[in-house]
Amino acid sequence: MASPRTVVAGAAARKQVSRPGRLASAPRMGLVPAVQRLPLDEILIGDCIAAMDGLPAASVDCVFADPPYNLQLGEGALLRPDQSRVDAVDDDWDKFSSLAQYDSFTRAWLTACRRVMKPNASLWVIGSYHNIFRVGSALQDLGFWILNDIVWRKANPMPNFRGKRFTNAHETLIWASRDPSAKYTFHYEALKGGNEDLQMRSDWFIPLCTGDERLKDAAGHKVHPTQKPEALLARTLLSATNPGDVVLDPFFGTGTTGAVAKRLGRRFIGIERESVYAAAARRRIDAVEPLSQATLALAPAKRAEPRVPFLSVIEAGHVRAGETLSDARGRFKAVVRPDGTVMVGPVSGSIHKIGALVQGLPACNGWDFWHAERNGQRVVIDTFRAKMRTQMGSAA
Amino acid sequence: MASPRTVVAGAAARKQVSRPGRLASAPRMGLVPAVQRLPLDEILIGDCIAAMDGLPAASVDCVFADPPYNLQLGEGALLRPDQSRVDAVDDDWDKFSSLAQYDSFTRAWLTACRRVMKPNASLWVIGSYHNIFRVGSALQDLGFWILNDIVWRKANPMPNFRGKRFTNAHETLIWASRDPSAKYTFHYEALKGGNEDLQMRSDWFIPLCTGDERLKDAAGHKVHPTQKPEALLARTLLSATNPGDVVLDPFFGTGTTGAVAKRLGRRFIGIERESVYAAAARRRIDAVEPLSQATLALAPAKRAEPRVPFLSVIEAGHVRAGETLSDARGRFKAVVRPDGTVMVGPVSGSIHKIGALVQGLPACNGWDFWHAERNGQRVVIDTFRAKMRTQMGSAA
DNA sequence: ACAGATTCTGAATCGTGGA
DNA sequence: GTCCACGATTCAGAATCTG
Repeated sequence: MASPRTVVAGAAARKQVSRPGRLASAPRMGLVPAVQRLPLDEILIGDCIAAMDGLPAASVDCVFADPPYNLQLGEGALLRPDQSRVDAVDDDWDKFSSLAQYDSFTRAWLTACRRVMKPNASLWVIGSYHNIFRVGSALQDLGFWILNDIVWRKANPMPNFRGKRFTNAHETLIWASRDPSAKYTFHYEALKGGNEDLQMRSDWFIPLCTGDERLKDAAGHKVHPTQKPEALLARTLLSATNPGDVVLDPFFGTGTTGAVAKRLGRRFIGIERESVYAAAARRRIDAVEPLSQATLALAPAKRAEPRVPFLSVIEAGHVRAGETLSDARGRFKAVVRPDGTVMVGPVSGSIHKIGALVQGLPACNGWDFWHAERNGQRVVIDTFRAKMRTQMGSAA
Repeated sequence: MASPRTVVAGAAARKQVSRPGRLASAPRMGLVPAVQRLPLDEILIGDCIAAMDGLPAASVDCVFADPPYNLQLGEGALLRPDQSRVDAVDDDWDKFSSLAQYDSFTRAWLTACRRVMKPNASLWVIGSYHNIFRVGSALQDLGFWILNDIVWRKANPMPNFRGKRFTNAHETLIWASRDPSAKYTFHYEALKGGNEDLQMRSDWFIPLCTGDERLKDAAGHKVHPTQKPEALLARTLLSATNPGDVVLDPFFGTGTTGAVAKRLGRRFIGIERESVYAAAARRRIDAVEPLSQATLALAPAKRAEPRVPFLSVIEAGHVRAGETLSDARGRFKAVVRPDGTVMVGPVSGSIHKIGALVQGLPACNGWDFWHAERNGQRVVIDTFRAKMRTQMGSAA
């Protein structure tokens, strides 16, 4: 439950912003005590540290945080070459009296995040050079384990009007697990497939949030000064969460995390101090149409494929006991034994171990190394495993 | 003068490595007392903190530092999929017992740098996510003023062999002035001219240091595990120093900073703990031919066409997740998934892989094969990629 | 000599599950 | 907790080898 200083969006206005049929009213586990029930797909209004302290420990799968950047802008307004005024971030929530105060704030919210994270959860934080070094250091000090730093390269950054520095054309995200030993979620195969079969790199090229996506008020002014593009959130959530996972955003703002989570079939918990932002977020999220389950299902990771013992390949008759296997060029030979091991001279062992042995290597994937002769052609034995998996597929 | 624990490269071997006609014997200011004379274009061998403490205060115009990254690699060797062994950085100079020890080392050398920097000097530090947050925080704590963080995007990074993270495809440089009020050097116009009249951005695309540029010993092994590309140093020195300026590099290694400084008509002071590296640096720098004053201009960088992942096309909204693609004649259909893969029946994969699959071909260019319907017309998806490339402009 | 094929390598915090 | 078997995993560019 939320702490006394925290209310669910939007308190008095709850009837408008929190629909009766929302998912939060259907907790996934009926046995969870009421006091521990997660406010799923809800927006808590209040201080994020107090709100997180009111959540049960080890309850969320992922955190996405876009904290204040502590920009420390000068007093005077920045003018463009045409003398128009740059609409800078000068809100009170970005005012800190010192680096020490910012550090202490950073440690406090990161500590609160760490408590509510499941052991295998991971956390994303976005920032610029003003604050990201403080955040990264705090993360490491608190025991988080950095997995990557990711560079969001902006397609259309604001130019440096004074010509005094390089165009600040990127922001940095840190992706970290709760502990060095955590078994975090990472959809390697899916990301690779979406990148034309190349590994996804640590530098992402994504446009700013503009146009229809940018929330505007009645007067046409942007509702929030630092609204992030949905594409950025989509890539983070697709890579590091599963459908149904709970994503916590302690600096919810206008709810990009919630909108993307809903669209991608994830659950969210948002925390936001300003009720104006929370109300805008609620309206925005309510209008989001989730993608169908079928569209959403991620490409199965290779390692999730059913394990086929080499013995089963023999039992199925694809390879015969007593048959001789060789490598691709026919330099090495091994005899298949009925128990699923192979034999070279007096030595026998698994297809992997013997493959490594004959090559003098520390390790070897025997499935890709050994070949059988079929119709005068050498056929890699992984072919037989693939055949068996196809047959198993319909059952699984 | 250098401290007692510091010797000029290479001490006994000075006759070979330090030529009589070297620039160091002609200080620019005759009034500087002998004891305060700068060891210009020399390499000091020894601990960098002691060596810097032996230099006069406020005497250098720029610092470039490539400190140990504190990688904290695990015990076991990392093997590639082909079982070859990755030649990791496991040198003693990158071993620190704790984060606290690394922090104290970082503060010490940064403090020493700050003392020898002229009031308007600026400093560059390069690092990876392992150390850059410690460095950035220390910089801010010591009173430096961060001007930019720069991302060095590697053209040819090492892949992530285990498929457990994003390919670590960049390193970060921090550019900072000694004080918030410093009037630092920045050659805005020159950089813009070399960038087709667009402001130089904070993300730089530069290949690794390989080939003839990479120093090798007699056995053909790399002399230094982390030699930086000269292109990287050239861009930093061209942007933030003037000809004749003094550049200090406290972690000189094999002297990339010195080689580039000499070529670009800057003076250097190198400090290096390992005499083997220092000797290699001396030989390398002696072979460098300086450019004529007239030639000192920024060469426009060549750029390949930027690669656009299909996922980015979806993120940009040109194609919608859940939408159906077809081939030119409408014989085959595939559904777009939010992660950038496409799906035919139960099978999913990249646009290329699935294009090949449905046609029964070994390969297929998905960009030319798949079409989306727009206004009753089939539009090949390469159209959307071309659109995005126009927007990306010089961003490759 | 030259084109094409093959090999090599780069700052790396790089596994999982059962006994 | 530890130990061990199993087995999954790479991209671009340059260097080197082959025909």
